Amino acid sequence: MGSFAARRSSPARVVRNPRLGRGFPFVVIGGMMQRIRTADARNYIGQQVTLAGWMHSWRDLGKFGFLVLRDGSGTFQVVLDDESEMQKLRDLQYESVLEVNGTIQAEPRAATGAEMHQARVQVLSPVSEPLPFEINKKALKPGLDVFLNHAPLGLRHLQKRALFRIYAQIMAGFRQYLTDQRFVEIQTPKIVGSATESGANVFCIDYFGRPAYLAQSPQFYKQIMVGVFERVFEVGPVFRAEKHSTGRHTNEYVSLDAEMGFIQDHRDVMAVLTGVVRHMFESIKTSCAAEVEICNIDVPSVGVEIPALRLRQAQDLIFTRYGEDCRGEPDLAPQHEAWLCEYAHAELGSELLFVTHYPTSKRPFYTMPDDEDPSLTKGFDLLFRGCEIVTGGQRIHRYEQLLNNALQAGISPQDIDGYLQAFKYGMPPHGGFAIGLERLLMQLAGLGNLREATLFPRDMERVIP
RNA sequence: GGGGACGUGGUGCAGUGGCCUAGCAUACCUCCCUGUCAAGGAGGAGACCGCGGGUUCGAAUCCCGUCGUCCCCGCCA
Repeated sequence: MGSFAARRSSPARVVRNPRLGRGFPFVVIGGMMQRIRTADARNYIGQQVTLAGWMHSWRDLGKFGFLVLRDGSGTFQVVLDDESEMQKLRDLQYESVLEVNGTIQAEPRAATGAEMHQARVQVLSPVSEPLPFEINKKALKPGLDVFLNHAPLGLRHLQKRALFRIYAQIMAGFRQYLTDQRFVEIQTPKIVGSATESGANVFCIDYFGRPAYLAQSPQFYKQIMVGVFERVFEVGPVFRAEKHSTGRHTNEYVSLDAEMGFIQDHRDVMAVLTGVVRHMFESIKTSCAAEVEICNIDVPSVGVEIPALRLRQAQDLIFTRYGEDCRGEPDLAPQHEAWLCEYAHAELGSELLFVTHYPTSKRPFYTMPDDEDPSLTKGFDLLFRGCEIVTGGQRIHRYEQLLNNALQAGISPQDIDGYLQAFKYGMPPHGGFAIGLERLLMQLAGLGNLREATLFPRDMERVIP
């Protein structure tokens, strides 16, 4: 520990490059120049610098060759014309980790307008095994199963990497917008003591000899925290033990949750959600323009209002427009959601569509019933390009009503004592929503399977890697 | 859990009773190439066609079983 501290405190000197100004410091540590990132390399023309990264590609043209080095920021071309330097690469497979030191030169023939010359190569981590599939080609070839079995490698593909950078930006945009709207970020437990809420199956774990469960939603906790902060949000995993096997379900996913107090009704929640989605999309356009291009994604613009239909209206519309009679059914089938979105896109100019007023029977016990028709709820779903990506609504805030609903749903008050406590001691009218992060990304990127929008998906058959 | 399809060199595909001594692309190995960037050219190695059984003179190909994967539905984010 002492030696580590000593190493950390060894003298470091920050040297500014006079030609580049304040934005591009060289950090010189112990006499060695720290590497620069490939994305910045073109700003160092005429300078001798060090780059480090993975051997993305290597074209050996005999007397000279082109090395494309990939690091976390991008790729950059290095020209090698020294026989002994080239020899260092000839025994290596792609993805070997290299450090190269050389001079950056302007070069119109290079993709970035610059490349490195007079490079000296140091092999940091050689790869001797040929790759199971190509990851330096424009498109990724393997099927989903093969890809997922090799996710640690496959995720390095530029398209995959771009996709998951957008995934990160969705989370960042969510946090940014809600923080600006005076929401407070919280983290609630994922190990919980009672299996609760809706019919969703929960994973049971052995908690020091007692049963405990993996949280299927932060719902109760975020509502409780409305009693503390009024407005809260959480980004975290949720677990569903359902034995579903479809392209739009996994057993662990990330939920973007928000909950807010002192609302008039569910429409206030929908308005905040609209703002969240609009901001997330705009922030992707501005912060991930290159990634959007690489993934060939069409990011929609969100208008002032997202159109909304009541479930009954939606079902009438399906009947008249598409001829299928699902009127009276308590929920929408996937095909119905696809039709509704097709309609909204064609007739309302929106790729997003709210569906509201689902029947009480299909919603959790804490959902606020509609004033005019108590068999319906002030709950909503948000559909995006044919798939449900958000569920939300107004919640019941009065203790007696909530208690009665719980009892009617067959839930023992003792099991949700902590939750009920918040209501016993006063909760404001409130509501919230939960966005399925991977669902959102899947629909945004036009992917055919939720697993493609998940870094390391967990489903019935897969818990590794 | 129900329905449908598919399993062929590392990867992605073609071949649906004998012309298959299993083909193509790419990756891999050897060589050529001073501008590659999905590089190009020449050559080479690599698969008993998921596994087990059956039908047949003959099976990658047909049948049964089994395992695996993908798609649709139920359910949901």
